[in-house]
Amino acid sequence: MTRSAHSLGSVEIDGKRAAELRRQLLRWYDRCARRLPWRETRDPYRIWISEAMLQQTRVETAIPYWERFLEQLPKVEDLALAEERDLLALWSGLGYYRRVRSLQAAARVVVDQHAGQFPTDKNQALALPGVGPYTAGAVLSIAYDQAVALVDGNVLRVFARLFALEHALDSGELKRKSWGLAEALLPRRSRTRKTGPGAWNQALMELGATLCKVREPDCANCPLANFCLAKAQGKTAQLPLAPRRKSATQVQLEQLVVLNKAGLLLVERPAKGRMAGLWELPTRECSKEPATHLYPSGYPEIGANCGWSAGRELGEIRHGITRYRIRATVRLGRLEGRLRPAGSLRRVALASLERAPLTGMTRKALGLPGVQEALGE
DNA sequence: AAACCGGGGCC
DNA sequence: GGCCCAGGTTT
Repeated sequence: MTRSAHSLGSVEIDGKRAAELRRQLLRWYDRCARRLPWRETRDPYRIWISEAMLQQTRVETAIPYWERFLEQLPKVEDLALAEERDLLALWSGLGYYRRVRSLQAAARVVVDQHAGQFPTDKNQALALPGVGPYTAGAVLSIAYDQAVALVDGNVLRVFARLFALEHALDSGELKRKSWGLAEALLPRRSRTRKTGPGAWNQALMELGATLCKVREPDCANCPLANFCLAKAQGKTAQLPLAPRRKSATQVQLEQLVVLNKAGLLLVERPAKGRMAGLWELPTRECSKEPATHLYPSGYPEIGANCGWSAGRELGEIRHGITRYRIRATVRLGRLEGRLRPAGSLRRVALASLERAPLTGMTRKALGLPGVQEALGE
């Protein structure tokens, strides 16, 4: 090993070669970076919101949510003071709803303890709810151009190929080596923002998102092709190794559309567990073997108050959540007797549905032509 | 280390 | 059908 080489686990980088690699990637990024809405600002708050939304979420999915969220809550103080129901409604359909609750809890810390400014200290950032190593690195490097490394799914894939790391994507080994590499390659004394830590971190992710993709990497246009060990060894298609996953469970559901003059009947989910606190159509599971614990086999919220019957079918939806593959039949529901909204039952005026914290599945069901027709009557 | 937490897009 | 996405928290 030469004196200028760093050793990271089993990976070694020659200093001069690292500098050239850095230069190539930064030059490419300056030329080819996508124009994304959160790249038009340096406001740490706006960048932080984008990073929270982008956790396990595609860029294209996040964009309209980001626009709407910041339109309604332009300052961190607005987020700190918002009603939880409005927050969940803004997040409705994005998934991983804990993110938005953490976001508000963290916003309150930022307002109360950091004078309304996202911390510039890494450990203080990491202490915020919902801010882990990735998000801390992203906000500090992108908003403040601080030399803080970051690793996301894109970076894991880029490093696995660039250094021919033969580990599964979800393995601790790949993560550990990638964090070491991210630290080692991070530019620390740059003269301009274009070559600083913020640009570098985004360039790494951008490469993974646009060229070094999961399938069919575009090596012909890759600025790092000459440095890539996987390419040299003809392994780009195999790396990173694919993790083993459990197969999906089939679930059959029935959802009821129960209308009266006051509006549509919805059920608020429990405060803990999946989709906690979100509202949805009354739902029961009618799979052959209902062992999923996703939904009860009846409508306990309604049944506790009065009888019910399922009427004509309004449509059918397919929906996936984590490892469940769901088919849901949406039917018109009739109540036998008077139902007074109590407990978790909610009556929502049709005009207010857009502002309700609906689950993605209920949002999908309400969009069915048959349901829209029923709502219009 | 593994499980949990949504939803969608792509092959 | 399965895999992955600008991850974090809990067990």
